[in-house]
Amino acid sequence: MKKEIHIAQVIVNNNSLQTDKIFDYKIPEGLQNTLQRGMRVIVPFGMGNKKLEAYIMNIKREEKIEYKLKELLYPIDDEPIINEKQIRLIVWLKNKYMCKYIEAIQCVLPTGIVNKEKKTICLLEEDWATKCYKNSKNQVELLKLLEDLGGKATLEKLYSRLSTNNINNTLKLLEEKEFIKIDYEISSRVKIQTQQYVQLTIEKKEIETIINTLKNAKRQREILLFLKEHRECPVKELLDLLKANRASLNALVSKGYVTISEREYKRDPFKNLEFKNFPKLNPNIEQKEIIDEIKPYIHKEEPKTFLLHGVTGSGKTEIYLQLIEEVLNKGKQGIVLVPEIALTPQTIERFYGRFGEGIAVLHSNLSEGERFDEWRRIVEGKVNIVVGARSAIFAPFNKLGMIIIDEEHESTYKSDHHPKYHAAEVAAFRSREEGAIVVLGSATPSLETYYRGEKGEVLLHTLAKRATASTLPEVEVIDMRQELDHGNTEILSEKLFSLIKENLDRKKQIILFLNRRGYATFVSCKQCGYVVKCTHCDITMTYHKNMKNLQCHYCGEKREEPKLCPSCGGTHIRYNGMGTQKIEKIIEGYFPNAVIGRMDMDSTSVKGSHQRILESFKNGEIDILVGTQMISKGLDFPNVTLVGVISADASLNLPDFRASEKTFQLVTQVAGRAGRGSEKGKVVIQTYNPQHYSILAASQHDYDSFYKEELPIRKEYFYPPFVQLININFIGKKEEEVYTVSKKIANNIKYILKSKGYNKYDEIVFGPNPTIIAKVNEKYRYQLLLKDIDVPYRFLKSILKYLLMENRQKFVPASISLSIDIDPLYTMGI
DNA sequence: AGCACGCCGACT
DNA sequence: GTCGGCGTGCTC
Repeated sequence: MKKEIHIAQVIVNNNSLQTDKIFDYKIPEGLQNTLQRGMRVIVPFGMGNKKLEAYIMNIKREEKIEYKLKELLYPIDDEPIINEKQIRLIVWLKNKYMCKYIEAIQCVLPTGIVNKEKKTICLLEEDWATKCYKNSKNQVELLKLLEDLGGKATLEKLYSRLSTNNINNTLKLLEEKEFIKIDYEISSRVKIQTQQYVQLTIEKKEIETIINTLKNAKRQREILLFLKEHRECPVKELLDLLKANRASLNALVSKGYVTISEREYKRDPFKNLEFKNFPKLNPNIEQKEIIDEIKPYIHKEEPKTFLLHGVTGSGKTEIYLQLIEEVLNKGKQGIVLVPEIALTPQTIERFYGRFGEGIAVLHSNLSEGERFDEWRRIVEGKVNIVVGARSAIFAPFNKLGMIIIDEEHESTYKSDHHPKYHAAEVAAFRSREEGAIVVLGSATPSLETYYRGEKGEVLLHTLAKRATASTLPEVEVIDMRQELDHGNTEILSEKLFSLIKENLDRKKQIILFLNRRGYATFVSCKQCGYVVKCTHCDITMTYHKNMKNLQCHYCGEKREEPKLCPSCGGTHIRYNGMGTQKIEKIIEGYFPNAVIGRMDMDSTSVKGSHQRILESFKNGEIDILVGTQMISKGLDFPNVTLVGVISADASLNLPDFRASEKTFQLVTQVAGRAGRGSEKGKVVIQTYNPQHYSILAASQHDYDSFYKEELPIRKEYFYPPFVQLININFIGKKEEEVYTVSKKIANNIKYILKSKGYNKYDEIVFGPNPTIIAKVNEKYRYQLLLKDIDVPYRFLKSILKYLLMENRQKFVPASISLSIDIDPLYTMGI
């Protein structure tokens, strides 16, 4: 038998497009029997033979090789950390989302497992001072520094102590003279997270007297008072919460009233949960029918997707639980995805309450160590159910039987960094590969999913009744145009104002909702409600204040700022741009005695502040809660009897094809927050578009009629589910360059399409246009939007692969970075 | 991404 | 001979 050469085909852990390919390494004789696919090894890479971590994707044997091959060095793992299914998943992710191998690998592995190399420099020549040229200033400086650092230092360390940013030449010269030696070391990135805590060192009784001594130190008094209540608190949270300065705290430390200690920071995901037993319920007829219909598919082990379409409270969770039970009985495993772990402790509580042990939780709030621990438990087979957010879809189960995606329509299931995967897409892939079923649940399914349901690709089940007795709230749509006619130019309609007053008087709680995120402003007429739209795109035009014009961000059409309403000739042109902060101020003015809380991205940036606001709302400390879409999800407060949607138009008029769908979902979800207790709730929706189908349908809790209105529009204007979209962002510091490069790419794509006989290239390629926030962090962004109109989707993608992946250096300068979004949820960043 | 290599201009 | 800057091209 001929002697064969064993070759490992690896992906190196180097986050660069140019190294994003398979590299072949010879396997040393001693390792030929131990190395397997999915193991990590250290390879010598590049001219300097820098040691890099690499992942074995494949092992092959060849009799001879006609190209140069290096030998890999040594393995990191003694068994594969990536299994065969995951390798297939990695390849699929790369092809589907056009990402790098390493990015796909990072999806499948918990963060922190990936090691990083370090370059260390050792001093060899102790007598360097006499042997060195007098005038080589840099060399002397470096050697001196190295000596000061004990003759050994990492490259990072050297740079941190030097002012220059390039010592490579100097190092090279010194290495040639054998004054120094350069080593590469791999260091594992295991770090214990610590957090600073403040603690009181004095008795509570003493506080009052001490406070009197702090006459001029308002913040210090506040801190002490806060600590009197809470005893201890993480430093960062305390300062953020009280808007206090570190100096105030330091003053207290130096006076000896408080101490600060460093503690290992490990968040216990179950800290605040009560694990009451959650007994199995008898399903009602509706639930039973659905369970009985899905169960056989669990046993058939064939890929199948189901959609449970039912309002909140219609008993979806019980169906999930009973299906999971069936999966467990069969010896299989299940993944349960929820849109945001922070908002859905109930879900976890229920799964724990029903199944007890054998549950893991995966989400981004876990510390690296914790995440790693949970991941290990799954790999070791100690866990049968994983509950988690988006990334939990990659749970390394071996006997996957079912994937549940609750609130399927939520945009949190779409990843916002590369690869920009959608959890439901990954679920579908795993379902096909591993013979698992997928169960999607939503009261307001995404249009795409419902469409697939109609076509039979997804098995659709509707839960019409509410499982509990509470009834859906009464919804009233207020026409803000009429308010104007009556002379009310305020932000609140008379109706909503009087209802707030009445509910406050009755000591009931109120939620006011305004979805204002992003910077999109639109232009409308106060008298007739007309909104300026692009003639080609059915998309609202965006007001650019600096240029004083209107632009369509889809096709780039520009228009003069209108002086008069193009529809009715009125003079009350409105530049819309109301946000939650402004609302808060206004409401404060109206109701000075009410306690108002605000919940949006700004007020919840601190960890835990989310819960804190909700907690005080729950305890009745807040009368009116003002918030963005954050308050639309899953909150259950029985004392809330009034929900006001300040302006349903904010999301309706966003320049995005999904604006109507988003509005429908939001209004429906928000409306569901009212009347969850014994008293029937009331919902008021303020709008300038009272006749708009998404608002009408939402006010009647009527998904079907929304769907029937929206679908033809998607068809007519070529949007999903009728076409597939690809969104490419070009990002760079010089606007001119970003534009010309993206323009060049657009022309290249069109040229290739044209040459292959696809003549709708002008409809396939949109742009380049500036993105809705055209400048972020001093960088300009332009986007290209592609639609697969009369062209095979695969071909369109192969063009992009050619231009932007395989030959990117030729077409895109290094100064411009790219972001490719396959099947973007939003094209305009809602 | 690193890193080397080549080329240039400047300073000593 | 030394030093720093910058563009280009390669990594099995």
